[in-house]
Amino acid sequence: MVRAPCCEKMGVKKGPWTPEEDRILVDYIQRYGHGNWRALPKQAGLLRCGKSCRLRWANYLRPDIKRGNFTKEEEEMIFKLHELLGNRWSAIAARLPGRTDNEIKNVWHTYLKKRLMPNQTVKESKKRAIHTSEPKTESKPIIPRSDSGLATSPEYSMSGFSSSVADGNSAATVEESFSSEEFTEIIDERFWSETLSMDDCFATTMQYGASETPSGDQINEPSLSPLSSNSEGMEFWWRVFMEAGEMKDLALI
DNA sequence: AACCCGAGCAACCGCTGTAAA
DNA sequence: CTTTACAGCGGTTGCTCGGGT
Repeated sequence: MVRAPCCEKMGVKKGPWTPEEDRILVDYIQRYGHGNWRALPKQAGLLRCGKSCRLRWANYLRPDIKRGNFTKEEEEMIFKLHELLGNRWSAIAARLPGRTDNEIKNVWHTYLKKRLMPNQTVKESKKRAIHTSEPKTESKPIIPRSDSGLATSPEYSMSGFSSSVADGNSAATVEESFSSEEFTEIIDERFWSETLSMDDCFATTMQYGASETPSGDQINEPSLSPLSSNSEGMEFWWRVFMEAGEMKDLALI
């Protein structure tokens, strides 16, 4: 009707990419860009579907991709971000320059996740000899996703959030300051918005000093409300995150 | 040397939100 | 407003390779 039929399965190659295919794809994108993924393989002379081309480019061929092992700092960053964001790999990847969501997802499932398991094997520990904190059980994301229906799910209610910040002494006061519905709305508007980038958080931290926290008193300041203006709201969340996951470590990286 | 098993990772699948006609 | 394709995301699969027996 409106557009041409979706990518025909007939005659489309699948499986691992050959160096020649990689070269063709890179050459084409460098020359013409990738405005239309669906049309790209045909125009470039590749027997692949556009989706496959996009994935190959995004996960492997992009020039800004950082290859090689993850550094300890990157791994700690993933731990912190996963604690905050859950399995939102693209959001996590956005905070790790040069790393793809697929790569982070793979690393998480094959290795990092196991570090959270208390009964990890000696073999695994030896294989990846990276000093880390105490093993802890896998936690649910602090931030519920509004677009997946989880926001209204009981397991992603405020109880999950408050338990995550229970390490600090401000958990009770934070929980009392707004309802779960408000929390969901606030998170949607303030956190998931593009304005709440890690850079913003870093900037706020630099402004107030990362060494100030943890301090529950400051979260209770009237001016530091999740409902306040954008920058103040971000500051609020930043402080909550600091309490929840010692995010100040991230600011120092 | 041969086999087995598990880790690592590239790639695919299916779903969802959005844009276009 | 409806229909359909596109783009992106997260989950999963399956192949490869290295270490252990």
